[in-house]
Amino acid sequence: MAHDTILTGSNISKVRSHNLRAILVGLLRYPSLSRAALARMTGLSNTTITNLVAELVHEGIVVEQGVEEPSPRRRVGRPQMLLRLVPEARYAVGVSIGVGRTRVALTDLRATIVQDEVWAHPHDQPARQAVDTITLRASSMLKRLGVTSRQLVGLGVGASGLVDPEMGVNVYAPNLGWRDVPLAQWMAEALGGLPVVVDNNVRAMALGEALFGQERQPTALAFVYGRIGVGAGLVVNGQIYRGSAAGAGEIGHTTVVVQGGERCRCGNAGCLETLVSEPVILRSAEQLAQLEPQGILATTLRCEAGPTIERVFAAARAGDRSTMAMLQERAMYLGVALANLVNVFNPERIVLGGVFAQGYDLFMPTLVETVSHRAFANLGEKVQFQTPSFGHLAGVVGAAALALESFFYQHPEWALEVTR
Amino acid sequence: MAHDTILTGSNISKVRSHNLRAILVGLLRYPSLSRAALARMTGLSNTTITNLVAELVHEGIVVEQGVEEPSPRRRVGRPQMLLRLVPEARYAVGVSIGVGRTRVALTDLRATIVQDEVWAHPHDQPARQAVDTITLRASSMLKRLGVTSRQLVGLGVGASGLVDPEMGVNVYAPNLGWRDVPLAQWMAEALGGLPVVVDNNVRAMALGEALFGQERQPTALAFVYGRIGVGAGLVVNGQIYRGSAAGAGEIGHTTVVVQGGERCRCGNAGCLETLVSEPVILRSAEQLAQLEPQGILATTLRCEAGPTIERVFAAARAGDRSTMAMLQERAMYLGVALANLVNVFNPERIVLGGVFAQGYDLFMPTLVETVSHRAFANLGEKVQFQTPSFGHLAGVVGAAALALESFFYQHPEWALEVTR
DNA sequence: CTATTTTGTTCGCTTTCTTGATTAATTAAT
DNA sequence: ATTAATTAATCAAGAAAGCGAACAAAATAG
Repeated sequence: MAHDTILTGSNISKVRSHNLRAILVGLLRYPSLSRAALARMTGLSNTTITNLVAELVHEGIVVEQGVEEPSPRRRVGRPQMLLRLVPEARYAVGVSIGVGRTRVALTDLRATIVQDEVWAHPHDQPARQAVDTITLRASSMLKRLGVTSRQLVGLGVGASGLVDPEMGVNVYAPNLGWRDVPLAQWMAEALGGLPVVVDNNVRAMALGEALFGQERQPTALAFVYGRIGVGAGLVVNGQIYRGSAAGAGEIGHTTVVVQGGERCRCGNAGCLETLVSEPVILRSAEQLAQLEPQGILATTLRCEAGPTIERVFAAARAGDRSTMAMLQERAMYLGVALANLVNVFNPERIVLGGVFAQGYDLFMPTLVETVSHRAFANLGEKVQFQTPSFGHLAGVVGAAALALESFFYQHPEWALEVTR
Repeated sequence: MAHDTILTGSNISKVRSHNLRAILVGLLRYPSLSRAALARMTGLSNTTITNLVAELVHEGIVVEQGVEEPSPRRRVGRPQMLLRLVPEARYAVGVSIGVGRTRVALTDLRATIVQDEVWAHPHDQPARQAVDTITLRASSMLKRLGVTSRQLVGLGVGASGLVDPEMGVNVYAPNLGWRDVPLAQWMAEALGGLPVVVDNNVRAMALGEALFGQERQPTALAFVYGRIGVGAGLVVNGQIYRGSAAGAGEIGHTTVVVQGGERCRCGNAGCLETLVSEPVILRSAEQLAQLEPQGILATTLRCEAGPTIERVFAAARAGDRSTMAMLQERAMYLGVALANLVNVFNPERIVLGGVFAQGYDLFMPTLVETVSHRAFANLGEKVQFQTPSFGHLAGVVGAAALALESFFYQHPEWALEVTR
């Protein structure tokens, strides 16, 4: 039965919270709206909108912005009093736990980062210690900024590996060396019972992009992230789609080469991960550099600074033919996998993060061509590609989005209700 | 904006319909429930349940079945009065428009078929004529059975090809030779304004299986249908998932052979359809039969009666090695595609319909092995395979399910409201 | 300066669910 | 056999929410 929304009864107070959320989401999507516009949008009466808005204004979440500018469109009648969401009325904390890095950020209601900090952590740091560092840094950041628990909607955690969001447990994270870490419980305890939402980091990124990205909200979005492995977070109608066993979006193990592919760490052969992840690209690049010790690639790898992967991309951009060809081949394989993703999931947009964002310009031509060619009919041409709206902050913003999502969309009893 | 459920305001009367639906869905899923059990399940008060049930009883949709049997579990207290859905209180019409066949059926509220009829239609029959035949036959069936429009919840149509459910239009059906046929409008006009829901036939089958199949309701289900082409219908939480451009589940065009595959009618090469559809299997079988004119396959094809594809399967069952090997190879390719489906969509169950159901026993061993081997981690082992609960009636039952779904789950103003 | 239009508010009404008391029907214990 | 305990279902009173109608506010059009 799980928590079947259809079997759960409704009542008047739920109607009220739903309507409050409708108003808030409307004000989240549009920069400003009048009460009349809200009434038209929601189908509620003017009376109801007046009453609910009064409460939101009282809470400081909404503010009257002043009267509408006179415009040629509006002809007669009393001008609208425009309402605006006050982003800094509440805050969310986002925590992104990556492979060697942890990042914590405070964001406002629009998921705009107020402050953030990053630090490296040792590769085999015990989970408990990592969590203690996080909670310590988070609470000192909150104290420093003078954010009280009353102003916080919650804390979201995006962690790599297999995560159980119901339990708030990081079930298995090989890259971190963790197993069954009760992240939500530990963090909530350390932070005085703050609501904590935990999910996989790529899924969090996908949610952040879908809800708070620059483009309009998509009906279906895939956030494809490549680094050590390759995975996708899927969002449908503003909600994370996890599949029946939290396995949705595991495209890193799409079989791209049916016969005689390279062995993958998952046990199979010919997986996408064996063809396009960061380590694999680096390995190929090294081989190419050895073949041409005086080539652009080899010299760039020797002389330039910065992350190795960036140097490989730089060499391709500088005109190294063999590197370019190697990357185009990778892009073709990624394209085959994404065409399959398109045929199954049919997203409106695909966001490419991680290495794919770093080498976006290099991958795109071949990728777009492969996808529009291999996907069914014109599905491949309809899908839009983009880089993450929040760049390398996609992780924390996504994590914060987990908390913001339950504030705006899910949670029936939120901060507002407490005060009444 | 489309029809964003979050932006739509709610009110008390919607609460009431929601609660009525919660009760109905509960009674749909369990053979019988007491008022007290319904109260616990929905979280509503006993009083509310009493009132709402009274209405449903008054409408004849629910009936008191008698007092609970004394059991060791129940110890003290007044025994529960068990309530039961009356399936024959309302009916739905399902229309399945296949390649050379149309089937119409009347079902009750549990999607059990009361009566059905099939007929063949000429391959290039004009759409208008086909629709006229359908509505004529449907209304004469209704008249014959004495079903009034008051007792009907609606009519569902499952049609092959690309369908726009919002508009009720069959946009493009190459197998039928149709383009932009306004099925919903034509049928509603001919049937006195009966609510008509139109969708793709495989999606309808998936819905029928998910809502009314023998197994418990899955969180995510894929119905894979193979005949001329191969496609999948996806259902998530009891709702059809269509993707952003109605392209979700087009697995027939999964690229299985990356380099040098056979050309597909979609323009690409190496698509799943070029490897496992009915025509392709028949073609391979003919080639095998020519190689061994005295083999089991060749003689079976010559002598036996029935559809050719069945004779191919019969030959394999009778021990024809080369046919068996050929089918196993097909199963392997299907397995690769389904493993990718599992990695992206992660369904709880995969239902195999069409040719895959006919040759289920022959495909399964290789298929299961390939999927559990190639899908990520243990995702492939977790997924359950099955044949359609409604066999060759999956099409009509699914079509009826389209109408029943809007009765049970969607439609805010349903037959009930009219009488109050 | 008046009519018109659109926005926003106040008041009384209707609808629905809930709480708490009450009745009903059974088992367990004295 | 009688009483207490327990669970199921109903009744009566009350609370909460949204709605429609009337009204006030603030602009334009003529």
